[in-house]
Amino acid sequence: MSISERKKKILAIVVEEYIRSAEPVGSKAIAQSGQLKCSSATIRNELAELVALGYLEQPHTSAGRVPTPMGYRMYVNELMDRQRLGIQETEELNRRLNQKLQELDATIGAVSRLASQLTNYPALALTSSTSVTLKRIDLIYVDANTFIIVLMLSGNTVKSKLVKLPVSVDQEMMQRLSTLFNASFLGISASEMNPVLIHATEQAADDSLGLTAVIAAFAIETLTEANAPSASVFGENRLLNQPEFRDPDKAHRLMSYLAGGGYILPPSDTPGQTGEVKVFIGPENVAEELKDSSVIIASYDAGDNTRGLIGVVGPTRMDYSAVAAKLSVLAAGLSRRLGAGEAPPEGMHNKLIIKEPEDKHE
Amino acid sequence: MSISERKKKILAIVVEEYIRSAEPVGSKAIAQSGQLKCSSATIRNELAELVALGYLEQPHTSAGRVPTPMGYRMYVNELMDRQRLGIQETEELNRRLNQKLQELDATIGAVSRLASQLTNYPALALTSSTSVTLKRIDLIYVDANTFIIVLMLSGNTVKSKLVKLPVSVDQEMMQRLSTLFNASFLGISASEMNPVLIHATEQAADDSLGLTAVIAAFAIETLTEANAPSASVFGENRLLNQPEFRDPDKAHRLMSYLAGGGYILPPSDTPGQTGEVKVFIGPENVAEELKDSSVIIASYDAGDNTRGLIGVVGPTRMDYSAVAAKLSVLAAGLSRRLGAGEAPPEGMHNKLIIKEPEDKHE
DNA sequence: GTTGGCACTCTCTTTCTTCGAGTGCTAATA
DNA sequence: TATTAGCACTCGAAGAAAGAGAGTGCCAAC
Repeated sequence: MSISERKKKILAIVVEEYIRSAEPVGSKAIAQSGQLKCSSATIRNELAELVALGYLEQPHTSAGRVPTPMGYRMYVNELMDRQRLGIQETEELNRRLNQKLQELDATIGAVSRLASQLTNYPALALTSSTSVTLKRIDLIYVDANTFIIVLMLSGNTVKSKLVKLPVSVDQEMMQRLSTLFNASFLGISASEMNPVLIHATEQAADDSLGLTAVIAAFAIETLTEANAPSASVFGENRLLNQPEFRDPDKAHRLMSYLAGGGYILPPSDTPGQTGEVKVFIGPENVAEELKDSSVIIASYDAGDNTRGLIGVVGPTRMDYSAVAAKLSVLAAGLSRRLGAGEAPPEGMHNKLIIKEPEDKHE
Repeated sequence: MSISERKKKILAIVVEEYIRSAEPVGSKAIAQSGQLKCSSATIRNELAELVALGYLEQPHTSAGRVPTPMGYRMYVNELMDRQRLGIQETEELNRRLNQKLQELDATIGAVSRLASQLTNYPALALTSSTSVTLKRIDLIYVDANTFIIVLMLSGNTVKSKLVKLPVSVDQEMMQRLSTLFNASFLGISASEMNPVLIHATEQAADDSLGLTAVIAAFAIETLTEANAPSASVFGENRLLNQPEFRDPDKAHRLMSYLAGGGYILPPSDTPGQTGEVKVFIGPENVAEELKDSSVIIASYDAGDNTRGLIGVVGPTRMDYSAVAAKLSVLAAGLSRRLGAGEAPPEGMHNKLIIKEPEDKHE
């Protein structure tokens, strides 16, 4: 069922005005906005119909109108003009991105912090569960009681750890272990590094000191950690800027939910390609705590077939357009730097595809 | 100037009752608490004097009394019974600590998170500015375009990074560089790794590819980062539990201050020995944003002459006794695991020394 | 020095009133 | 038929007034 152009126009004005002011929008204000050439009375009629259709609602009888989640959805899908950042802004953003990029872990933290700063909403960084494996193991002999384990993972990240032992080892033993590990432990998952394999390696290395176990434990732990979906959140406090979170209890609920880190995407909503931005409005979110908030998520290529997500949480009255644009650029920038190889074509970083979640019942 | 025992007793009751209830404490309530055998009228007289002395104040004429910062200070210094955690509780805490300990960086994050959980206040982890130097540099050759830099720092932490080059290098060159770096770059500070030294090394290594610069840059960056005092905060949202932060603006102010990460200790307040807990009450804090909050900080030995701090922030109406006890145990546990060597004597972990900040004017 | 008694003060809560924005409806108009 | 002007009505927000209650300070008695 489609609605008239004028209704769409009015809906867009209501949404934008409400996003700006956080106050219910009245017919008069719409008429005065000068974007329509009809009187407030006409607009009142239209508004009444938009309410009947479910796009708007009234907090109470004699208040202005406020968009419903369905209204926002319509706005996001069809009405809003996809903002593109100006060249200047894009460059500024990329510049800030450049400063931050060192190592994957630190990066995603830094980027979500950046996202939060830019949008003035709490931001979350998610890495979806992946299958990182070992690419290489090195053991560096420091002294008789000390060595360093260096693991290179398939994501091209490197993890290292210093190990101090109560017993002494010699370099030759380390050499042997290193060779064995590189032979047996590469390319397999953490769960495949089972006691049997470890024991076999131990035997083969003639290791009576338990080094094998130490190294394997570190490998398993590192892989498990790298594979686990992780979430980090920054800028929770920015929620308190929003009038809808002036109630400390409400704010607290959402903030602890976010701090808990268990953000779940609506089912079957695997993130799409880089630059694509998904918007989850209010009840579209699965988590109870998010039912009256919105989440905007962009996906980026973290290299090695891994995708990362970076998102922003806010009230349903969010500046979807601006946030989506910013996230899109951030994600593109991240992809370009972390991604597998093929640099996206120039200009791509500013493209913006907005998808709605798959299951949009409700 | 000393005050009578009874006044002290009353002050203690007021503080504790206020900590518990967050409401001004009246004379009647004190009398009824049964800890004193005199009437409310007598207590009223005493209260009036305590107000005159500056230990208590009245929000308004006909309200109960509330401790002033000076009152809290007196309480912390002399009145409160130093809580000791029960054996059971201590063990529980240590158990949780055990799970968390992997690597220094991750650890302090995890521990401050733990501190926040245990105390239900926001927690901060600080590493004071130290002078970490390089202890060792290794270069691992991966393939012609790729190598790994492994730095071992004086704190016995290890940092590594994968470097991809647009040009190819050979193993022999890496060997040469590695030797040179280990000869010239160990034990010096980041600022001493100046262009002159780098250039000299570059020359000596006959490096026309700029590898030297890359490695040096990573070394400098790593050291700078390791040396910089860093702060991380967890559980900001717990502030919203506290009635004194029901005002979202107030909460927001403090939370953004904390998120900013620039927590500064009162001047000359270098943290003391492990197990020692310092309490900064309201205006004793230097930061404007903390003038009506309290900070409790424990210091731990992070190994290699480095001290770390772990602290908790809350309203002045804080459960000093309980928080101090918990932090003390946490700090002791951390020291035991990270610290240089000499394990603290058994039982030490439960000892609690509370120091006031040096400059206590105001 | 301690106690009971009592008038007083001040905030918090509740209730009531007022104000105004915005609506829905009707009748007139293009 | 769509639009517009006009107007009575509704409902929340904000302010004022009144009442309740907790706690005090002080006085006189013990």
